Formats: sequence, C-alpha cells, structure tokens
Amino acid sequence: MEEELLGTFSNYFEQPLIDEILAEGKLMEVPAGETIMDIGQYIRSIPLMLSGAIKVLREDEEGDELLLYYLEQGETCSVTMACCMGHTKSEIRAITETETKLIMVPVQKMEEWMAKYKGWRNYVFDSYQNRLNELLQTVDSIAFKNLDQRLMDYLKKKVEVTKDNRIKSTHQEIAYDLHTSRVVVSRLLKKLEKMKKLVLHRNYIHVVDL
Amino acid sequence: MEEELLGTFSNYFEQPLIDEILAEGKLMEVPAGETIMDIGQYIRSIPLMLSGAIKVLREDEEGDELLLYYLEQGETCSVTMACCMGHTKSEIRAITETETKLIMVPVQKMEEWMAKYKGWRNYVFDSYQNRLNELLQTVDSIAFKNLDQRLMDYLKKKVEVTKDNRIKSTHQEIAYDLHTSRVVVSRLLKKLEKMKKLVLHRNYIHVVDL
DNA sequence: ATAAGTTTGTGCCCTTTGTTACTGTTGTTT
DNA sequence: AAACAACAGTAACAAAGGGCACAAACTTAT
Repeated sequence: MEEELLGTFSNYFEQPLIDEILAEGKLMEVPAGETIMDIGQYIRSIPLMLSGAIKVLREDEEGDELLLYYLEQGETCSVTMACCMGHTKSEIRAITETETKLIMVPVQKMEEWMAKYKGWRNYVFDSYQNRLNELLQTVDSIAFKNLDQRLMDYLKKKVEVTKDNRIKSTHQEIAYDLHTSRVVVSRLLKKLEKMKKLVLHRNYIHVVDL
Repeated sequence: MEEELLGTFSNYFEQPLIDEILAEGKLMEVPAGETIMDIGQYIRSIPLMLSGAIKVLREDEEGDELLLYYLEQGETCSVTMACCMGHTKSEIRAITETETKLIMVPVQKMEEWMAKYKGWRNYVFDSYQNRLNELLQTVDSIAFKNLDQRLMDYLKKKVEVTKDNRIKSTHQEIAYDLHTSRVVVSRLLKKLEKMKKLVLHRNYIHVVDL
C-alpha cells in the first residue's frame, strides 16, 4: 500500500503525512459498477484514488441523471469534501467505472491535516481547482455543444478512462449518462458507424477513430 | 472602509488579518456594467465583495455566452482564485451587475495568508464550496430544465440581486445570458405576461409575481 | 419634423431532440 | 424446443427551440 500511496501522491505529501494516512486511512478495493456514494447520504470519510476510475453523476428530482466527470488516480472528490466540511448531504452519486483502489480518510483527520500539513492544504486546493475546471467543461459541453459532439466526447473519454477501445455499455446506459433517450443514442451511434468512426456490436462498441 | 470590511467578513477574519487586508488591499468602487475580469486575462489580484453584485459568465470559442452565477456581498470568485493559484488565464468573464464596492487583494498576499491565518483558510475553503454548489445548480438548470423555467429563474434571481422588481434589460441582453435568441426570449416573456406574472415595457420588465 | 437607429411583436419554417410503436435478433431459462 | 427477456434498428410523429423576415413602436440625432 505504501508504494502505491507514495507513487501517486508523493509530489504533494510529506513523509509524516503519508505515515498518518497509512495509519488512519482504510484501504478499499471496489469492483466495477458499485455505488460508493449516493445522493442524500451523509459522508464520514473521503476517498483518495490509488487506481481505477469513478464516475460522478448528478440526478434531479425526477430521477434524470447526468454524468458530470470521472475521477482518476491521484484525485479526490471535492464535491464530497464540500459536503463533509459543510456537514450537508451528498449532492452527487459516485459509481466505480472500473475496479478501483482507494483509501478512505475520516473527515476529522482531514480537518486536522488542513492546519498541520502544507502538502495536504495544497492537495485539497488543487483538487478543488481541478473539479471547478472539470465542472466548467461540463457546463460548456451541455450548454454549447449538440448531442453528436457530446456523444463523441463521451465515447472518447470512456476509452481513455477504461483504457479499452471496446466500450462495454448498452445504448440505454449511454443515454442515462448523457441524459437523453435510448432511441436517440442508437440513431447517433448508427450515424457514427456509417462515418467509420466505430463498429457497433451487441453490448459493446468498438471505437475505431473519433 | 474598516466598518464595511468588519461587517461583511468579521465572522471569518481575525483582527490581524483585517489589518493586513486594510493595509494591502485596494478599495475599488465600480459602476454597473463594467467588465472587471475577462477571459484569457492573467489575474494578479482577487476581489472581496463589500457590496453590489457581479455576474460571472462563460463564453465558448464562437463567442456564445452563458451566465454562470452572481457574486454578492461577502463572496469572492473561486474560479479566479483557481486561476491565480494555478497561474493560468481566466476561464470566465466578470461584469458588475450593479454598482459594486470591492477590495482587491494581491495574489502573493493571499498565498501568504493561507499559511498564516486560519480564518482566511476557512473563508477560501467555504468560497470554493459555495462556487461548486452554485455550479452544480447551473448544471441542473441547463441540463434538466426547459427555457420557460430557466427564464423565470433568471428573472427571479435578477430581482433578488438588483433589489428591484423592474428589470432594466432588453430581450437581447437576456438572450445572451441564457444563451438563446432574442426572438425566443420575446416569445416566452409574452407568454409570462399573459399569465400575469409580469408586465412588459420598452427597456424594462416589471416583475409582478413569479 | 424628419430620418435613422433600437427595441419589440409575430408569423412561418427548419433543425434538433424526444416519444411511441413495432420489428428482429440474440441470449437465457425452463 | 419453446418461452421470455434484453438489446438494437427504424419509421413516423411531436415538441422545443432557433432563424429569418418584416412590421410596428419608440428614441435619438440632425
């Protein structure tokens, strides 16, 4: 565990902090497809990602979903932190996209370390910045782009995150993430297939060139 | 100036910090409609709002705009901070919505105070949280709501921020903020007028009940 | 007062996206 | 093998929103 932690976070964290994380944090290995955080849930610990990918999504009152962004190695969920610090319920849902290794750190510790370690402060602030920028990208995407482009971006990102150009999703699942309907996704995917950008199969999509 | 600073920020800032802000910060009074920060611009100081309101907006490559949120008394622009800390260009444009009083604090100071004052850390941290939550609201709005509702929300917020139920905007200006066309805004406003929610005039809108 | 510019109202049509309904195909269960 | 469920393809239609054109009302400059 220590090597992984060092490798991932060593540019931020000083040795005493690493020791504390190893002592206080709980290592978890989560298979793909697990909901590790849900809307309305109170949060007592925050995750430091060692490997894998987590997708973070938003849901409205009617249960409509929208993918916000992915979290990857070395990142943490600032929205979750915000909830922790404000002692409010989670505003988002987080689901493992691939098998994921992470360390869960209790909230109290994270507040303590804020005062104690410069490295921790820097890490937390940088995380906030990254999340803000990702959210701005998300806003751009839904505000300024049409579905064709959003779908292409989505597929591209998915290949990147899963490190696999065979995307194992049904059209319905993609529709949920983009907050549209299955029929629309099928239509647009067919269009992309005709443009030789991908090949459609049952239960997976072979991305050729986007 | 000191009373205003105290009044607005005293729940966060300790006295020595207030003294430093008074010494290092530059008070500015900006009339309505001024661009105080623009996309692509490098930022050397961050604003602490004493009074008034600033609208923060995003623009894509083609020059299409979208209102993200308003900043009000006691707030600061975290997206700007993020740029400062990362030494990158501004991702957003900020325009005074009303006459605004603010204190500009140089970036170096803000980094220094991060280590030195707990109150400053808490303030910066809370600001990030508030911005993240506002951005999530913005995402919800454009992802899940239709224009009718977004327009109503927009007008409601504008009344709140300007403390005036006569909204002094042309339909074109509203269209820019919502990232739609003038014709569409005129159409929807007319619908709202027929529903007795407002009364339309040239160059202003009298909001009755939204 | 006239001319020019700005703002708003409205009709018509187009594009994008969403909905419904039905089909065929594949995989699973019994 | 028969029945069923999940997934994908497609046509037809509906709705939301955007674009164009033009008219009317109002404002400002000359």
